[in-house]
Amino acid sequence: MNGRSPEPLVRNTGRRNEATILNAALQAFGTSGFNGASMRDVAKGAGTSLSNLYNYFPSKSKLLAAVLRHANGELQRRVAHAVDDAGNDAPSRLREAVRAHVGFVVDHQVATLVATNEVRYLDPADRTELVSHRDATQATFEHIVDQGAADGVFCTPYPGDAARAILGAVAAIASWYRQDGPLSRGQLAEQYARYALALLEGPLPR
Amino acid sequence: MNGRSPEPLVRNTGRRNEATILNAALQAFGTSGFNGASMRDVAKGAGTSLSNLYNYFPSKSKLLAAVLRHANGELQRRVAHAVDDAGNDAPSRLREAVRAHVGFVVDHQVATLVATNEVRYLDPADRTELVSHRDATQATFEHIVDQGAADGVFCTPYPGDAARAILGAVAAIASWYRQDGPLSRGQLAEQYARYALALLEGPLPR
DNA sequence: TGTGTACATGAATGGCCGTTCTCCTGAGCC
DNA sequence: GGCTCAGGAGAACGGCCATTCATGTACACA
Repeated sequence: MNGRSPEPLVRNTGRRNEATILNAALQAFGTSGFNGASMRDVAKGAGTSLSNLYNYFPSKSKLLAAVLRHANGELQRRVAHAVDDAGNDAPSRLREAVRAHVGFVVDHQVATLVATNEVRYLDPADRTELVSHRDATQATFEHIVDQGAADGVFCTPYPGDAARAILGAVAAIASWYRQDGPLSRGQLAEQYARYALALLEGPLPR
Repeated sequence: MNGRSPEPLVRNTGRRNEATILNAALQAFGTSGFNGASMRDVAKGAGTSLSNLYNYFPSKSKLLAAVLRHANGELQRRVAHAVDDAGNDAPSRLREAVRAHVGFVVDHQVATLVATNEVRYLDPADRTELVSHRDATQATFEHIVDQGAADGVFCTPYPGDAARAILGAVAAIASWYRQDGPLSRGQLAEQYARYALALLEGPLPR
């Protein structure tokens, strides 16, 4: 049951070909990097003409910004829902947040890689906006860590950087995970949830 | 005592300007990415002429390969020495390995970023070589984890991916650490060594 | 003194890139 | 029918890029 067809990141936007173009751009930027991929590549991938791209996005850089906004939004949505559905104690909340994050990384490996590697190519204004959105997601994790530290369930002497460490490990999954490898999506999420709790010196199941 | 002048990654190679060129290339690739940086940028950074670069390296791609070989070599050397100088038990060995790795990331942030983000732009042969070198460094960590698991000191039920998780967290430091921030190099290394031991569910000091 | 070799340079060359321009089509609406 | 407007296409333009070429200097060494 491992062979899910790779769900596109962007589904529907109201404009006829926008989603197709965004997904093609994601693929192109993921394969060759922002500077390595040309607008011609994106057009080819989207099955449209080079000039038509400019009917949707005013520049290559704004196209990247749009792709990253969709990726970030989807991640933020998944993590937020997971935390909302979890219990009130920090360990369960952290567990569900990590599981959701790992799920996103596995479902959208390319988007994760592009989001971490290509942000720097945005113009300053877009970069600032995107970084602040990313920081908001990170803050979700930091608040949970703070809560657990305050409650005394996370005993690490270094709670300040723990969220960053956890998120770094999770994001790195995107650079080695293979869908046809030995680990299922669920097993991987389970493992990393435990890694996170252990790193925080929190309560471990079993 | 935090303001160390950034030691260049490459020090001396026997050819007159090779080190200068390699360090300039590292800087250029780090700032703009492999495809975003031009050979003209590298030449300017090295204070030499565009065409002279080709007296040292046959192509831009081989130049990147040389940069990455130096970065990887330095990391591997530091980790190997640290492990050699450590005790024989897995926890001390892991602790020293992590401390050395964090030290490298802090001392050579740009090299770490380039090494993780730009490997994919090498031609296949160089990429294969570089990846196998990187895997060798990773294997050092994996062996320590295996040793600790066999000895019963690392109790994590998932020792198989733990090294990857730790290395992912450590590499991510390069994308947020600031020399003038609140954490010294040594404190950071200490923190991450503890994170690593905790993640493995190993013995914790104090 | 002559010869090879390492290092260095400025000027091409051919190609691709982002972007723009001009034009075309078809659907919705008066 | 006539108008608008979103969506679409091909051809061009100016610019930058990796690489090569022709040429020059200076030093080692026979």
